[in-house]
Amino acid sequence: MSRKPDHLLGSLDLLILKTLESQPNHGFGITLHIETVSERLLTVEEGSLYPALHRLERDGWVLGEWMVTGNQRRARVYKITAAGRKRLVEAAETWKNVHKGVARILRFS
Amino acid sequence: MSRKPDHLLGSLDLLILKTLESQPNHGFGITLHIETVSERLLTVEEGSLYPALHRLERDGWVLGEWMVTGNQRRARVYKITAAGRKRLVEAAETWKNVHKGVARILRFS
DNA sequence: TGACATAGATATCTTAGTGAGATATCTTTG
DNA sequence: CAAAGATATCTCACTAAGATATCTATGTCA
Repeated sequence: MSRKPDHLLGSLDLLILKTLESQPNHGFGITLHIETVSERLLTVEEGSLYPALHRLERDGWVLGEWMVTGNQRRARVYKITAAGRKRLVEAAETWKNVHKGVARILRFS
Repeated sequence: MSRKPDHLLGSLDLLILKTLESQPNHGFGITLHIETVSERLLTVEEGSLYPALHRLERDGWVLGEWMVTGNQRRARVYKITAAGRKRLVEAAETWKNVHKGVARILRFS
C-alpha cells in the first residue's frame, strides 16, 4: 500500500486529544491506540507525533510528565487539560463540518 | 465565525477535481460551486485556489485554457484530464479511508 | 460616479507532516 | 551470552499546503 504524504489531513491533534480523553497515555501508546482503533487505516510517524505532542503541550491542551516507574525506561505521560477538552470538542466539530461539506461535494458534483 | 487556518484539511485538490468531473469550469466558478454545494460549510480562498489550480495543471490532472468570449473579460477554463480522473478516484478513496479511520477514533476512544 | 461582483495572480508567512537518523532500555530467543 | 526486535523519545532538514494580504482589471447596476 503506497503511503501518501500528508495522509492524516490535519487531523492529528484531534486524534491525540480524543485518545487522551478517556485516559492519560504516553506518545508510543497514543500511536498504538490510533493505529489499532482505526484498524490500520491511520498510521502515525514518530516525526509527526512528538512534535505534535510538544505543540499541544505548549498550547496548554495537554500536560506531560515523566513517568516514574520501577525500571529505567523513560516515558512521558500526557493528560488532557480542561482547556484541551474544550479544544477537543471544537476540533471534532470542525472536523465533522468539513467532512459534511466534502461529502456534499462528493455526492452532488 | 472564526476562520481556522487549514480548515480545508488537505481536501482542496479533491474538491477541485470532483467539481471538474462533470464539466469544465474556471477558478471563480469552482469556488462558487464548492461553496454553494457544501452549503457554506466550506470556503475557498483565492490564495489557496489559484496556486492549487496551477499545481493541478503542472501535474497534468487538469488542463487550462483561456476562454474566448465576446467581451474583454478573461477567464481560464479548466478541464479534468484522463489522468485527473484516475487521480480523483484515488484521492476520493484516500479521503474516505482517512474519514473512516478518524470516525473510528472519535467513536471508540 | 461609485460600489460591487467577477476574474485572476502572487509574494510572504506559518505550519504540518515526512523521512532519516540518533539514543537508550527492555524482552525474547537462538 | 549475544543478537534481534520491541518499546520509547527526540530532533533536524525538507517539502508543501493553505492563509492572508494585496494587486490588477473588467462588467454591471444604481
